[in-house]
Amino acid sequence: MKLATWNVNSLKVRLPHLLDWLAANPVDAICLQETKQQDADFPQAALQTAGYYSAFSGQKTYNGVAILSRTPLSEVQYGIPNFTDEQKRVIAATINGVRVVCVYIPNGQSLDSDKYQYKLKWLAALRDWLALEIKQYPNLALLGDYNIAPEDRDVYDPAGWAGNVLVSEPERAAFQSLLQLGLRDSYRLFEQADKSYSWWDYRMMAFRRNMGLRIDHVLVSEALAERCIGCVIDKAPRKLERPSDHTPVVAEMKTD
DNA sequence: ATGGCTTCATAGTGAAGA
Repeated sequence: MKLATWNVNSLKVRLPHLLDWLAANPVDAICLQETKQQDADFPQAALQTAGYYSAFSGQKTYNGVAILSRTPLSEVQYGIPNFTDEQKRVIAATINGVRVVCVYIPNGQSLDSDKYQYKLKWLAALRDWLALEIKQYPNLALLGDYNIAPEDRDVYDPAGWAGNVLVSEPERAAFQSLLQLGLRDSYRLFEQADKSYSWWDYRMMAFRRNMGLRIDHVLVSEALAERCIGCVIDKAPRKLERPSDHTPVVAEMKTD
């Protein structure tokens, strides 16, 4: 079973890239972030034609998440239960016995911003909910754009980024608190090349110079980690014309 | 160097992303 995540930065603009990528990489399910589309505009028919069922939670202009799956999705959950949030950042569904949780974690903007406080509160609510969810669903995967680079090796210039949003100590502590639930960073279960990133700024030719961050992650529960046989970042779509600034991350699980 | 790029929005002195 292959599970993927991709912040597409506008599904409307990126739909051709997504369809091409799914044709070349027929994953079992993919989590999308920053669809930036109201539900009425979601390209359900085109994705169905490509072989994918979909569940989605969108809004105008900002945010928006979706899960696509080759098999039907059940027990679809929108948002974090008991956490009021206007912003569409969470959708979860059960796929072949695996609880798939798709998140677009807030960016935070800067450490002195209200958005940073919102990010930390949001992460605490996510952790509290997942603590319950993991008990109910031992096979759980948390995929998405975390907007957190967990360690300095996930940052192209750790000294330059020190103290900045995406790498600050409270954000990294929140990431660790997710691991403390029993989740594992599937990417780090395997040998990986140095300087591996999942996002590069559009400016300053950052991709060509590999000035990136690893902020898109696939975390897996212990039961899934035992079945996990690989995790890769696919840089190919970042090289296309008019790319998303993020690239897909794909984890593969052995089916017993 | 607070810009550099891209998106959606509106026609701004843009806003937000990361």
